[in-house]
Amino acid sequence: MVSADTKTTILDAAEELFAEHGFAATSLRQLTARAGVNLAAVNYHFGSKEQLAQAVLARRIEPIQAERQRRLDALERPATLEHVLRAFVEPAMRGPEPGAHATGERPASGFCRLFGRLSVEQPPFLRDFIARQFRSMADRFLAMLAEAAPGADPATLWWRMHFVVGAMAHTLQNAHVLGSVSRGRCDPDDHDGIVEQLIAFAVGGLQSPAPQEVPR
Amino acid sequence: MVSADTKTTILDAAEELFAEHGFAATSLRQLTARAGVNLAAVNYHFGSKEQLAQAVLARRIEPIQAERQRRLDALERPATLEHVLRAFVEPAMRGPEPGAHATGERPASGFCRLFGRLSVEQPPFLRDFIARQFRSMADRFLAMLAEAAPGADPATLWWRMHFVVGAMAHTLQNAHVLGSVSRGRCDPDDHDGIVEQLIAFAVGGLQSPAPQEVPR
DNA sequence: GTCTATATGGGGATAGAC
DNA sequence: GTCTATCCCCATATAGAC
Repeated sequence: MVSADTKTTILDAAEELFAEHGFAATSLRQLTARAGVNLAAVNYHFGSKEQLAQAVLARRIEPIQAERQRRLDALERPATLEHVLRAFVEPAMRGPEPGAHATGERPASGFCRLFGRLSVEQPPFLRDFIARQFRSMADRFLAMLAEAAPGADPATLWWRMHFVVGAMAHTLQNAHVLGSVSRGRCDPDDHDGIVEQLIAFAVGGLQSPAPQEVPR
Repeated sequence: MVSADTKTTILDAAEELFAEHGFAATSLRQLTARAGVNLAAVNYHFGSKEQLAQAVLARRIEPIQAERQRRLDALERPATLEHVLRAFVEPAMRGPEPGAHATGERPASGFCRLFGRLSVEQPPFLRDFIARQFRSMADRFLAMLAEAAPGADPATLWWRMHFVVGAMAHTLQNAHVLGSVSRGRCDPDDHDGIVEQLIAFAVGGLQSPAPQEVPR
């Protein structure tokens, strides 16, 4: 395929722009100009700007969730914390493994930022969509974490999983900032290295003793 | 004071709405309607919507940064990881300690979400402002972390501090979501408990062995 | 300082020719 | 499927009376 079809071209441009500027701050005029397609094409192909946003997300999230399911299915039991965390983090940060999926593409770099942004921005019309995607997965991960950390308090596990999501989302969106803030000591383009950093951090965080009750 | 002045009223409303919907998605009409002030008042008092956003941020961030400085100054040496992390996290999540600051107010609950959102949304015109605020503090924290974790690789410390920021920001903005996703096992309103959860997690993450080099 | 009224521009969406 | 032209609304910002 030398040139992608209009629909894909729009999705690619939307992914980049939503990631860069957010949903509300991106206009369809900008978007279609960058994509090199006509303004009316968005409404023709997707119906509305909101539906476009859902399509942008769905295209990337569905393979990630499928990959997570696959990885959980393949875990040796009892699961270890590190393996459970890898099953959660790697599909989002590296995209689905080559050869194991339908779309045939690894996520564009723009998608990393998009995913990070939408994890936190959560525009109202996407709340349900996101909640549905996440909820279907969260219980399963929680159960695996509980297996890997027997005796742990469920509330603590939920919080820690939440923290991992936050660390991951922030990294997906802002890794490049750390490159300059750290004066080059961190390389925002070393994706594999970043995954390893996050996994090591998350394993340590999950193994940490639970906070003690604070006496008053 | 029975009724706040217009400027403060606007700042309060802006804080809530920017936190809830983001900067781009909040209109001055909404904002002034909620504040019960005239539409033109924003431009009269702040000059523009962008300058209003800066004022909203500055009002909260400056006391937080001042409190962080104060806490770092007061640390016993050599510093422990937990104390350094508390000096970083608590001012942002609980506001400045009562009695130690000028504004006299603890952050409104809306501000927590705002702070979380802006940590990740980073509208272009706020980038510099945010970078300046953060950079002035980052080096000092890094040095204290290095003292508390002697021998640690600086890049690893930078990444881990970055992860803590992400976990904190995500929590400030989305703690309420976890309440429902966890089916009530996590209480998003127990602010002190959340801080303890985050500190315990962060200490564990920072103590974790650094990721090994991956042979190819 | 606060209001009304308005200037000016851009937004999403669509009708209808091709 | 793709285009042009346009509808209609809402945005920010300001002018000028009070």
